[in-house]
Amino acid sequence: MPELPEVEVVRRGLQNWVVGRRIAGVDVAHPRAVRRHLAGPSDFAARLVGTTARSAERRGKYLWLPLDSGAALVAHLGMSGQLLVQPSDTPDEVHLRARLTFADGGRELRFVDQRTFGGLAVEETDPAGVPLSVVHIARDPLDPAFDDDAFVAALRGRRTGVKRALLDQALVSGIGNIYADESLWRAKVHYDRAAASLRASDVRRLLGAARAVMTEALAQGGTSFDALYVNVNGESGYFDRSLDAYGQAGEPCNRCGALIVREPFMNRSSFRCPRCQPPARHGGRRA
DNA sequence: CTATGAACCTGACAGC
DNA sequence: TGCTGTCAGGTTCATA
Repeated sequence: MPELPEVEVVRRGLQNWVVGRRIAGVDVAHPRAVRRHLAGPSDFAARLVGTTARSAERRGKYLWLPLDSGAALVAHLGMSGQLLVQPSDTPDEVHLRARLTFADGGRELRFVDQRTFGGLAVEETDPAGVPLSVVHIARDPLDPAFDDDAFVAALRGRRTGVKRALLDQALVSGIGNIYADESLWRAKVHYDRAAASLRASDVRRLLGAARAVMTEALAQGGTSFDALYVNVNGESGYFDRSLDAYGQAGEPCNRCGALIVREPFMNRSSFRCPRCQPPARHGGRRA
């Protein structure tokens, strides 16, 4: 779920509430939450106790806290993960999977995850400080070091549909089903248009649209349809009110008035305006 | 390399 | 009330 804006909201919360505090205790309530930590829950806990996070980092949808031990606590929220900063007397959440307590006795950090697609792990980092499980993830469009020219060339070199390419976290990270559809709507591109058929100017327009929509969503605290996507204090963002395509099937297009349609795509859904984003006549995937 | 589909989970909702 | 089927913001692996 959470895509770049929602994960960035969480990162800022961690920066604010967790960085600089020494970890005193770790409780893993559900071993699946640390399945990526191959040495197991007790090793996971042992590598955290006594350490302090130096900062809160993010690349795409991955979060990590560089620790003063040299390792990093990596978190991925999957489809339903939350990181909550809670007073210790707050009753346990139904889907509480792990809890970190701190030496200062203040609020604890809880990993709550209904569907358990997310998880935590303590990992080594590469010389640049990037955790090993994140090294294969491309930079995201809001990263100052994102290389626009390289992205334009790489996307146009893909022999696949443009939305597939946008969702490939090894090509560009942070974009999921919501922001892919919103970016394509803004750029007036059909999701199945062959990536290789796009002009460089089309790709730049698409990239600009992705940046704009994610920046606007971030300013509104992210997109949240229910209580599943919240910041570390449990508050929802409200960008869902600003969506032009995603989830808008049957609603009039905010640009031309045609009714937005939903179509099956990659075992999920794509939303588009049939008039602004028509199927390409000869620019389709098979062209 | 690309393309599907399935798997991993729980819960909400629609329809009968 | 309860059953069945469908759907959900993601990632990864197996099979063509």
